[in-house]
Amino acid sequence: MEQSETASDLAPRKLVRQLNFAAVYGDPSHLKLPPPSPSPSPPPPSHSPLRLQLDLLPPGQRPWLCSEPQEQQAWLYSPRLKLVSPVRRIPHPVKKLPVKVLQVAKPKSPRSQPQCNVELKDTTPKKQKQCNCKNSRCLKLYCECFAAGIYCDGCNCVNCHNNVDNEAARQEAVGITLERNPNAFRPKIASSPLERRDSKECEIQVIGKHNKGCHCKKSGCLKKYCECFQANILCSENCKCMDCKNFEGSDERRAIFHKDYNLVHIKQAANATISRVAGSSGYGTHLTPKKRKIHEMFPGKSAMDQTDNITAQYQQEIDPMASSPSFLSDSFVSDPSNTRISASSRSTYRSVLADFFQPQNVKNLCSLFVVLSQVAAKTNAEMIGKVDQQTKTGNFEASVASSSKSLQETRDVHQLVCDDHVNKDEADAVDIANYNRPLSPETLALMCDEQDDMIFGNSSANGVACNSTLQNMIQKSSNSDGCTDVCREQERLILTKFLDVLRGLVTHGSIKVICLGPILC
DNA sequence: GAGTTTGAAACT
DNA sequence: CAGTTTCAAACTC
Repeated sequence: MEQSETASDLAPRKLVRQLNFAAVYGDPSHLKLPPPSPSPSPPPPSHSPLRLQLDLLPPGQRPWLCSEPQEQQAWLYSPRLKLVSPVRRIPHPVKKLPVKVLQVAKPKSPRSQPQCNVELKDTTPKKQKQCNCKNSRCLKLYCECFAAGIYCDGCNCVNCHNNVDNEAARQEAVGITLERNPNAFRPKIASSPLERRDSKECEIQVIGKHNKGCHCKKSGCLKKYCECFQANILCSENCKCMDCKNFEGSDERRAIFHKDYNLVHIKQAANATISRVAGSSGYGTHLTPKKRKIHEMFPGKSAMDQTDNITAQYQQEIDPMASSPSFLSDSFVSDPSNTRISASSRSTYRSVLADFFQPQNVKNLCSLFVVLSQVAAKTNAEMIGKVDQQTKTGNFEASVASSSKSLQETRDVHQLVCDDHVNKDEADAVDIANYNRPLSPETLALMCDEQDDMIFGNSSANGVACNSTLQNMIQKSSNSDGCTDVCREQERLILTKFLDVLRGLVTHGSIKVICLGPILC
């Protein structure tokens, strides 16, 4: 009875007897037979000779394969053979795929994909998930097994047709599904093999993007209803979700990974309070595409301002306590989109040197470069003067000796400056505005940056002014006699010092990594 | 374990 | 293509 009803009930208006996967997945002619591998071959096909064909397909073109290593069956949608055939998968006791691979390889069924912070740690192969379909006969994408391209096996489904006994009906259903959506059995998550491990969130996150995007409305994309969340990826611009909280930097998302629901509840309460005061519901239901570009996030702000914002938030990331006021302001805003904007621009990357290398260090370093440049310029100018004078008098040897002495003096100063680490007062004492001496463009650029920071601060307008000044100085520099020697000496000093600094950083970083181990939880 | 909620898939 | 219905998983109690 079931048999007769299935074909007719599910019969498409246009039956697809032979699925043209070449049209769907492109010309498979590029699929070459791989050279014989010296490594042990996978087990021979037990049911279908088509089994081998699976290995001819690149991973991206066999999304119907579920990677879970226990015995399973998988559809064989071979572009080459234009067939739709189930393949019973052979248990492979040796091959244990990492879970992250499972996530990538298993196409649909993000719902069965493990959540990073919980199941990812368990790399033990799990039993195939069992569906509980009642009305779909396991022949629609509602059925996880069908969607994953595997036979139902030991499921709790009712009136299941996703099995060998109902092969005809199943093939028709596959045809219907593919006709409706040629990509129905392709992975929903376009993920890369890379992963990011966030040391703060104890989180392994597959870098990927939902091809279609989710359309969540109420879950905030922070429940497994959301396919993105379930696949452990951030919502992307493909999503059309509302009130999304599954974005990088989301406090709610972080709280979930931390199992720290108190934070969320406290913030929600505070947010509600603020919303009431502000006369806002606090629950906007407008569409809020994620991962906006910066210029979309900060309308009306200059690029420099945006950079400042990001920089400030990055600094906040490094030292949250240093910006405690914004802790409230960036999270307890009445407009949820603002929350996203504020939080999503934050970087979650944290260098091992984050606590070691402070902004003040950079400032001091720049000051040091300025001092070195001026010292080199001054010394070189004196040296050139002496050389000219001595050359005129014909005392060549004295000229050479003087040059060597001046050079040594320059290096002594350099050493002195380096040893003293050039404190802030020293740097502030430098007359940075005095750029009459010829300087190399590179040095000028460095000095200009320093000037920008120390005198004007970072703003786009000042940046323009600086660029103008820089151009004038470069012109002066290139027009001045003796520029080459001065520039060379300045650059030598600066680069030498910079090299020392970098070496120190590398050493410190290496020590820290060795001491702390890999950046894990 | 029953009932509810949710969002993708299917349908109109 | 938008709106509605169906469906099964996720979730709550």
